[in-house]
Amino acid sequence: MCAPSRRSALGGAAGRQGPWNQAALPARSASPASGRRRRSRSTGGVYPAPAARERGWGGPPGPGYNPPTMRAARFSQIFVPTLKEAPADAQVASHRLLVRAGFIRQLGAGIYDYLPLAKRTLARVEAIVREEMDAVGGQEFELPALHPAEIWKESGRWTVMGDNMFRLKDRKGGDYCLGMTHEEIFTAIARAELRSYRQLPQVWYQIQTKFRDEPRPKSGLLRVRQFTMKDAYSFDLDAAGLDRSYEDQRVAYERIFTRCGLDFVAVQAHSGAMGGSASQEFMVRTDAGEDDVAACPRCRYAANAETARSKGPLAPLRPGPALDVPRRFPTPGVRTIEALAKPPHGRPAAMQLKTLVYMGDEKPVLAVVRGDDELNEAKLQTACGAAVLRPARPEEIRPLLGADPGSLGAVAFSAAPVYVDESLRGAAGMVTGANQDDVHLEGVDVARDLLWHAAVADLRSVRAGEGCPRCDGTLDLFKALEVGHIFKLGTKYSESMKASVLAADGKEVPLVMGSYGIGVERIMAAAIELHHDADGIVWPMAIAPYQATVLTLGQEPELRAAAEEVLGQLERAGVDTLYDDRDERAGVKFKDADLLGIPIRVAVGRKGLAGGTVEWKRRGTKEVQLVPLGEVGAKARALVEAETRRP
RNA sequence: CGGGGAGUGGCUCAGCCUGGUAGAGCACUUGGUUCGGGACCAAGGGGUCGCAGGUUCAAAUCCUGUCUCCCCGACCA
Repeated sequence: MCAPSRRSALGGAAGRQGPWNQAALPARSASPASGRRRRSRSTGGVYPAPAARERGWGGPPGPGYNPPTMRAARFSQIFVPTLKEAPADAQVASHRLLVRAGFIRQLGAGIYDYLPLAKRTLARVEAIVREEMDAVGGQEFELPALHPAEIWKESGRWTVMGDNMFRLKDRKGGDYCLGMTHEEIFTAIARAELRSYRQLPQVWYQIQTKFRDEPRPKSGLLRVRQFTMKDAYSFDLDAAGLDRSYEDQRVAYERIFTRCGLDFVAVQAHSGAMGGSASQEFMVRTDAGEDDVAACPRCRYAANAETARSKGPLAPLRPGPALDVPRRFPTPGVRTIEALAKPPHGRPAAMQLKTLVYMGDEKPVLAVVRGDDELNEAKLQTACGAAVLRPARPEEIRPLLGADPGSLGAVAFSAAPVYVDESLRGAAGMVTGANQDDVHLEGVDVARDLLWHAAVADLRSVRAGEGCPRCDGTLDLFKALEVGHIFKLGTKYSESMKASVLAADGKEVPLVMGSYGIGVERIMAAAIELHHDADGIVWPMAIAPYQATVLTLGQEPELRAAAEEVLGQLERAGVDTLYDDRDERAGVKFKDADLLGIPIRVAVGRKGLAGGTVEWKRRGTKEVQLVPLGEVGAKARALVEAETRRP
């Protein structure tokens, strides 16, 4: 931040004595002809700058970088490779615009170069994250990305992570991996160093590069194989402590996303490979996202579709006649629910039981849902407790059940665990496969024929329009992008890795842990998905690479001089500024300014200058205001302060 | 992994079917005219046509293999 003494230099007086003053011109400018293609030099005098800064480099942001930097960057000198056309393979807005505006370039599938503009925005996001982590007592670490296999084997995740983990060998043949997340590593530190309940709680975090061998990288920065994550871990003595740490993080997350200009919802989530009892995801509503969220507009209920519940299917069950015992009937050639619903069979989907076979940790499990419902794999995974779940292959199904998919059923089948959706609890008169090709059963009574060996669980996917499980509202379903995820891990890792402390009563107890992640690049990309228009990005002030941009509309010396005056004011006001000093036509500068999305645009042109004004425009609005030259600094300062203030 | 598509100057693409001189627009360089919403004229520079084999007198083009990237389905910040 700028020094208080310099801030106080702000004010009306400064504006009237700048180098835009006519008398100063001849001495301060090169002749138009020779100055045309020359790098603009600082006019010196009023605001001398170190030589390095004069070349226009704002200075590299990095660890400890604390924007805003002083001294405007010069567009003619900095590396901002903008493009008129987007690469053909960019599908989503954030990807297109990040490439076009010169923020990123692709190195490989799901691997991106972050160019200087991106680095500036990412540094701002990180600064906000850091501030909010520190505010809840977080302590920053930086741990290795390269991990020996042993530590992942201890927790069991060397296997669980499967192909998602990048693995490599060292020269001696030892197994290593690139870190996907750091529960194991932080837990190892806690295990080695934490001895007493008196040292708790601890909240540790880092902002660090993660590697995940995503099966399908896509959508620019939304789904990549190398990315920056803020990951935090809390260590408490007991569940109550974890509740407090978790709540601290939840509040910090809300502040972080709000400050970064994101509209988001916190939703109930599926814990997946992370394990643990409870978790919430922070979701940004956008069609570029890959998650489905069910939310009730009436109450605050919101959940990832993987866990969302509802009052149940909208269409009522349509039972057929009840029978004392299921009866076989021939269904030649019938392989699908639809085929069985049509003549000559005419068993509507809502009368059928759909039976699916999965492999949970390579052991078969059966799931039964209503014919017109969809199985939610995440729910099945929760129900059966498997670490890895996949659909069974036909060649695995036939030996087990004696039929191919299309005629499968769970009646009297107990060779593998069977889970039945709870909506079917009282269903009778149902139709299902007979585990013999071309034969089905009718008159199936779920309670009588299935539940003696099967378990009831929530398995079906909710649909838009179904009743909210908490109130009388109806559920909305929309696409969303996950930008953060917080987990109550409990003792999963501390037990497997034996990380414990002595409690007040002298007993050894495992640490109770939480883990909390934020995708830094995803925040940047999500902000663009939310804030852009046909012309380019519309950055929220708090994470814009520059807060203001100054354009000269022409090469006249008086325009340059006036621009220098404005830049001086902005510098003294602590506003991070990009000066478009290029010898380009006005249209080019306007287009680039719109594309880059810098919040404040100050255009210095002949027209305005004749009246002692410059043109002030907020990116994302239409209105252009004429502002007296001397007031730009104060006006920008006020806006920047208002829009970057901590809530 | 399954299915679909694409690799030709920095970017967007044509040429391939029907083998014979590698093209356009944008970008870049030089000169000139322009100059308030991606200017115009002229002259230039820049491409092992992803890679490797094969067929042929001759391959960007046909054949085989391979690599890479993108999109659609199963995972996650």
